[in-house]
Amino acid sequence: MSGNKDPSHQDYSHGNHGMGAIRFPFSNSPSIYSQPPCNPEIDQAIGNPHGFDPTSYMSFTECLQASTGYGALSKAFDLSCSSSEVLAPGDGGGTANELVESSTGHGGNSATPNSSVSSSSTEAVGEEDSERSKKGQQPKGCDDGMERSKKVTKPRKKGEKRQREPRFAFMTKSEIDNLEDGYRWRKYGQKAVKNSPYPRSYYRCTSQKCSVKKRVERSFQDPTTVITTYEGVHTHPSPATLRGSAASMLAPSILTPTPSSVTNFHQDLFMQMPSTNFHLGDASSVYLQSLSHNQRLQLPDYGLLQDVIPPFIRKQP
DNA sequence: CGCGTTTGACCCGCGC
DNA sequence: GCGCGGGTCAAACGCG
Repeated sequence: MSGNKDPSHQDYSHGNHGMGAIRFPFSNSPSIYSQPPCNPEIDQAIGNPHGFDPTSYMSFTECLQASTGYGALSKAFDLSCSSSEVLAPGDGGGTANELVESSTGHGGNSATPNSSVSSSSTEAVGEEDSERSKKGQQPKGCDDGMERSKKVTKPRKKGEKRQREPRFAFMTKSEIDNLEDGYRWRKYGQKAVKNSPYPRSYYRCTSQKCSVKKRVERSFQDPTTVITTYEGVHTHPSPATLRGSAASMLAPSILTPTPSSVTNFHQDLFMQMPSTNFHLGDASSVYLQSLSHNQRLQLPDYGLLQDVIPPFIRKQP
């Protein structure tokens, strides 16, 4: 069941080179997060009822290549993720869970407010590493009888809660699920999503030492919207960068993700789309009214954000 | 042949 | 304790 490809869930696989112009700005469709407890506020915010300037969107490639860095990007967002505040929990409680995954653990992340880039993210990376070593190290073919049924018996440490990497998610208007971001991803799973006709795909960065994962799913409310959730921080430059693609333009920022470079990078990123309804979901999303009333930015809040978002864009609701 | 996807089973956390 | 749902594993398979 979960296996069947949805018509909408095309086989984009690794290539998707031809990912067309993905509209970053969210159009007027109700891009609701597909998870059960939807946060009405998020819906609202994403909704962009006023539409957007159709001329003002950049291709996702541009943007993502620009961002190469999910490493950098997420790094920045990690920080904000670690912030404990969540956008209006409201009654749903769960509030767009995916977008809102604080990952660092419920309530455990009081520390690390918005200060340094290194702190929370590096920590998280370490955890991920250990987690990986727990499972990943398995010699590929469990030498014994390869019965699928008994195979997946992994001694996972009990009592130790699975630590999740900081995540950040964003929604994009795209027909393609797997958005090109300069990194190579290997799909390792697909699951049907409850309450959604669209499956969720799980990808892992193919780089050996890199444990970044991403989940891609399509909003069932608005099938044109793809929700991508990144987990972790890339420990390596983007292959695209190495190939000297357009992404290389930002390579310096990515390769040396110092707080300042990240900041600069983000500034660039956002500055490039001053009139875009760029949206980034996150645990601590905050909605920013930007230049004009109908342009809305949803960005992770706190910490870096403050550095990232040019002051003139920032504006408290 | 290498790499990536597919896919069903398993593990784990959480809510009831 | 049980069931559900999310997340992961890895053999099988497909493709270049």
